[in-house]
Order: sequence, then C-alpha cells, then structure tokens
Amino acid sequence: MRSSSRTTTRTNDPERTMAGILTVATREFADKGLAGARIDAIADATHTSKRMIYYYYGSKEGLYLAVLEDAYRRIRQTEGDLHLVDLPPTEALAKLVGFTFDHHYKNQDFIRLVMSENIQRGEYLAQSKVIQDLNLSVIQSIQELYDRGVKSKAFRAGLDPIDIHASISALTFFNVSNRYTFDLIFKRNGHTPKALAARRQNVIDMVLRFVSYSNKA
Amino acid sequence: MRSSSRTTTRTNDPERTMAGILTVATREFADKGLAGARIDAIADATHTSKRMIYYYYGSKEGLYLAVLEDAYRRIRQTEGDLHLVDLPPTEALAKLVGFTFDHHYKNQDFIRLVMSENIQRGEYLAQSKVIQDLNLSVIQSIQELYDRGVKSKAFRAGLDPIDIHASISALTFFNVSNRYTFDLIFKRNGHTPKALAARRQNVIDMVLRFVSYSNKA
DNA sequence: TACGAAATGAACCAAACGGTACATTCACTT
DNA sequence: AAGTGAATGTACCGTTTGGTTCATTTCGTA
Repeated sequence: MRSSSRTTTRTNDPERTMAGILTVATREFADKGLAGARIDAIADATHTSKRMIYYYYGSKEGLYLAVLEDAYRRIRQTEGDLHLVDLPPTEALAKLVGFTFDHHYKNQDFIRLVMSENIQRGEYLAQSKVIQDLNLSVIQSIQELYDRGVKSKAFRAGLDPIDIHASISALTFFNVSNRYTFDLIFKRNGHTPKALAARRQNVIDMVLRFVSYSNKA
Repeated sequence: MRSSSRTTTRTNDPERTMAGILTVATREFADKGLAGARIDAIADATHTSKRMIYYYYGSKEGLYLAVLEDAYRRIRQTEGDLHLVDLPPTEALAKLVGFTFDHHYKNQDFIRLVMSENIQRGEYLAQSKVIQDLNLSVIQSIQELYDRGVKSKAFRAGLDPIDIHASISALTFFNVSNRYTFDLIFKRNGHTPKALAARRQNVIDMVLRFVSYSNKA
C-alpha cells in the first residue's frame, strides 16, 4: 500500500536537489553557525531528505564548506563590474566604498558566515582550494585607482592598497557584523534608513580623507 | 572502601570554584561559541565537576550569560583611566584610538564572545540587566574631547561622538575579528609586530584625519 | 525493452550531550 | 558536640544529533 491511487511519479532532478539543499543550508549556517546548525532542520526545510544531504555533500562539514565556497563565489560575481576606471580617482573610490557598504548590508548571510568562519580560526576556508584565488581583483581595482590618484595629486603617496582595503572592509563589515551588540549597548537603532545613510556617508568621507592629499570639504 | 587510607580532606571554597568555572568557561565559549562549547569539556578542564556548574549557574545558557557579563565587566574596568582630559584633543584622541587598538588585540577572547553574541542577534546581551548601563563613559570621553577639539579649531564641527566611536571600534575590532579570513585571502601575515604597528598607525591616522579641520601631516 | 548506474525515501542507530538524582561531606552556629 | 544548610562527588538518564542501512525508483542507453 503506497500512496494508494496516485501515480507517485517521482522526478529526479539532481541539480535542483543540490541547489535546494545549498540554499537552505546557507540560511541555517548563517543563522546558527556551523555548530549551531542542525542537519535535521536543514533537511526539513528542503523538499528532499537528510539522506540526500549526505549523498551529495558527505558530511555536515562538507556541506558547510560547500556553503562557504558558494557564498564567496556569489560575492565575487557581483563585485567587479563597477567600471571604476572610467571615473576620476576620488569619485571612483567614493563609489567603491559606497558600493561595498551597500553590498555588505545586502549580504548579511555572507557576513555571518565569515564571522562564523573566523570563530573557527578560518579552519574551513583554509581547506578550500576554490576560494583562495579570487579576491585579488578588488586589490587591483584599488591599486589602479590609487595610482591614478597619486599621479593627479588627489591622493597622497606611500599607502598600501591592502591596507586601504582593510579599512574599507572594517568600516563596512562592522556596520553589519556588530549591529546587535552595538545598538543594544548604545540603546539606539542604527538601521533606520536615515541613520544608515548618515553612517554610509561618514564611512565614505573617512576613507576619502584618509587617502586625500588635502581634505577640505 | 573510599580513597582507602588518605584523609580525603575536601576543602570547600565556593568563590574559588565559581571563579575557576568562569575562567575555563570563558575560554571554551570564546573558542567555540555558545553552540560549539561543551559543558563536559568545561567540567573536565576545571578542578571541579559538571555538577558544580549546574549548581552555580543553572544551565549552559546561564553560564554563557555569566561569562558574557563578566567579560564586559572586565573590559569596562581596564578602560576609563586614560586621563584624556589632561591631553590636548588631538593627542587625546590618538591615545584613545591607540589604546583601543591594543586593548582589543589583547582581549581576543572578548572579541570572540562579542562575535558569538552577534551571530545570535544579541539574544543574551539583551537579557543581561548588568551590562546595559556601562559603556556610556567611552562616549562621554569622546564627547568631552571632541568638544574641546572643536573649540580649539583642531576638529571640524557637526560630528556625532557615537559615530566616531563606531569608526574606532570598527577599525580596531575588525583587525582582530577577521584576522583569519583576511590573512588567508590575501596570503599574508598581518600580525607580525611590524605589520601590526603599521596598521595601528594607519588606524590612528584615519580617525584623526576624519575629525581634523585640516589634515596636513 | 531490458539493464545498470544514479537518485531517492523511510526507518534506524550509536554516540554525544545537556541535565539530574542521590548520597555524602564540609563548615558554621549554638 | 550536635545540628543544619551549603557545597561537592558519582553515577546515571532521556533526548538530540550526525550519520547510516537497506530497499526502491528513475532514467539514460545498449
């Protein structure tokens, strides 16, 4: 006696199954971290079963790694085409910072995964062969843009593009990563559209003033 | 038949027991996060037993909350006496930023706990009655120092002390919180004494340039 | 159209884990 | 010195959880 009358036509669709698992798993891992995430919870939220998770990803950690890699891959994809080369250096940098700010804000899952990964001392990121050859483009963009700025006397010389990137990341990442503790301690809501816009502008200003030769306005 | 010959002299020392548990638990929670931490692991690393953990702290979450509160309490204690009032505004701000940078670097456990807490959306920090009335002093310091700076025309007007604090926190926090993923992706070691000193100086410069009226030097 | 590999479902398992029951010992008060 | 509540040790328990076993169905292909 199985599904009595109905034709039970099961359709095999491995790619869809895998993608479905990955989507659900991303949410769960971003939400709870590796240790806090539950395979059963992921399975339940999927249109498939726990059996399939192990069939395709082998283990909880395998799934986590796949999620991590996919998250980085997606982040890389949306970056890139900002056409910074077409803009004068100051505007280009402002655009890059503003974009990064928005980008981090829109990809909180990614931020949370990165936090998770840092709590585990980068253990899984270190295992990934895929991830470690991708973020160079950002640095190249900054390098190119910075060199132009120095040449045109808009920027001061002697700065390290990776250091500039670190500052941009820090300011934009923190805005998302620490929002809960920060807002709680200072009893405010830093994520109203208004507060967010103000913070965004200050972050941009901060970076511009850091690289600028002089900083009026 | 119990410990056969020896006198078995057990010494009761509740305060020591509690403090011991807290110390070990802090390390474990900072290391693995709330979900990743293991009560058995904490118990084993203690000079006492799991029974005592529940006797004093009630539950895993009770212990975690105690750890969180204690960590914030300790951070607050070491802050405070910087005597910024005695310094001219620019120097005072530089000192505050530098101190915060070092302070975060020296208290990585605290950083990791805060990360953990943000992954859980501040759920436990929100429960704490103790924590939420402490960080005002930092803001007051910045406010005082900033006002002096504006008055002496060293700083430009119109900035928000909480926003300045956010920037200082972001730059110094990120340096610790994201060290693993950052170093991995950029294939470098940002935590040699040399790299650290350079980064520290840049962070200070960045904040000073942000508030400065003009920024030569 | 028969065949075999890929894909899927349902039930099950052993270990890990948070938490507790029960008995015992310490240390302070009177 | 007895009595009492606080403090501690040992052993145990029920559930959760990552992972698996076994059987079945799908579907491209020979």
